Amino acid sequence: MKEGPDLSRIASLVGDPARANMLSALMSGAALTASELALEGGVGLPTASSHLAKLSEGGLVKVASQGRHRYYALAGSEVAAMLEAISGVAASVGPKRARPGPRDSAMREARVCYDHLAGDKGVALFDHLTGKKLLKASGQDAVLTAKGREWFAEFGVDVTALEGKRRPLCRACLDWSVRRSHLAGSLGAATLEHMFALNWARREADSRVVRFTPKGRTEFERLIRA
Amino acid sequence: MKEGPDLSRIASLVGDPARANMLSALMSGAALTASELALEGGVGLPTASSHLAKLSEGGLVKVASQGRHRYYALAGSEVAAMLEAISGVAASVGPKRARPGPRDSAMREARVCYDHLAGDKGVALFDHLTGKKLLKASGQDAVLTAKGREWFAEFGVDVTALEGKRRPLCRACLDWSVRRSHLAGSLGAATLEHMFALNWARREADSRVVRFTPKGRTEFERLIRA
DNA sequence: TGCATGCTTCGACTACGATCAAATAATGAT
DNA sequence: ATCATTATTTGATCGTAGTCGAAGCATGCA
Repeated sequence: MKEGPDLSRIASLVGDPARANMLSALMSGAALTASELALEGGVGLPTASSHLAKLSEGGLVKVASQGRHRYYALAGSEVAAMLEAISGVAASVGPKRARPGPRDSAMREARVCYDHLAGDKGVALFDHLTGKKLLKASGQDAVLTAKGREWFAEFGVDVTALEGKRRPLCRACLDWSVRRSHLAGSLGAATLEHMFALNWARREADSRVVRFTPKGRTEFERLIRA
Repeated sequence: MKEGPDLSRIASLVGDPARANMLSALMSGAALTASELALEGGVGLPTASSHLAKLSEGGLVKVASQGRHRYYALAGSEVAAMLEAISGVAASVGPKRARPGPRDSAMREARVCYDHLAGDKGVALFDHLTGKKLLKASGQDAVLTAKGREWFAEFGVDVTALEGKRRPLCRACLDWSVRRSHLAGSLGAATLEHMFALNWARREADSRVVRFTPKGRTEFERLIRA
């Protein structure tokens, strides 16, 4: 006993409903204020503040003070990946959470995971990339092939610009709804951003749901069929 | 709020130190009795029993009654993967858990993860497989190439026999110490088993540590250099 | 049948953590 | 300056979950 890292310390942080809801909200990638998170968590401001202090102390979120606001965000994509992993188990062994509402099916189709695209659409893109040998994935790591660079250039994402950053270009992130991988990392983020810019899709207010426009839907299909 | 599966339900199960220790112990892949787990958890028998009931209720472990013993085991490799993911975060943001003892470095080199090989050695094997195009991995999924089948046949693992089972042949499992993937699934299990049979390594008592023999070490090196 | 072993259930105790109201601090707007 | 907004701190309350001793069930063995 007492081998390896301390699981319970981290898990118990996620184990409180209020904190779990806050973290879920932060999975959208956005940085939220303490009062917004209080709302998400369904608790009062003092309580939320106390929770956020714990999450921060525990290293799951990071905070940035801006004026009289304090913006909280997930500490990193690792934390996001862990939350997705837990979601996966929760979804598979869970008590079949009521009936899957329309919100739920929209979430399954396309949603934001931290800052990149998840859900069916995210997985479909990832599959296309690996299938066409544009991306070579091994576990959580992934590297872009020469053909892949061209593909993204044509799509309109400047890969070279992304490589300068500290953040890894490509990562594979496990999807809780589909149980397969989708593209994460700075490239994943840039791709989603570009889709927004192209007006292929937009974020639904106060939700992780990504709603595709009719045009976006056809264009996306073409993109991953080609 | 209240989108997606119920994170906190699962996380709070892992969030108790006694339960976390039990689950850690079960990461060795072995099925343990309630009394053994009570020991691992550092609690009395009644307490352990109550914890195990919760874990079972929550779907994280499964139980098999055999005579007057009740054997508990992880419910599946998904649960194991989740635990590794949490371990990863705990290790990276954790309070730098004292000094890494000798036990710890042995764990990092080679250990059992559920029923397959993890640690440096596990990752090295996985890297070799993907590098030589013996295995094509995309996220958590992985498929063996034709060349890969030959490779395993030569090594001494009967791949076709494994394919009959319900369990997926190849999976990629994220390693908490190295933060990269290693080979899971029935093939991963069979591979580790065969290494034990070849006397390349043996399990350390009451631990997840896998101790390589001198012969095993050289043979393993040759295997992944070739 | 009787006894030992392995585990679970019951009951009672305890402690920790979640919660909020009220007070305090920090910043922005007027 | 003064007030409004946003957030943290303090202090007190309350529930719940973890804990174990003792009793209750099973199963296996003699």
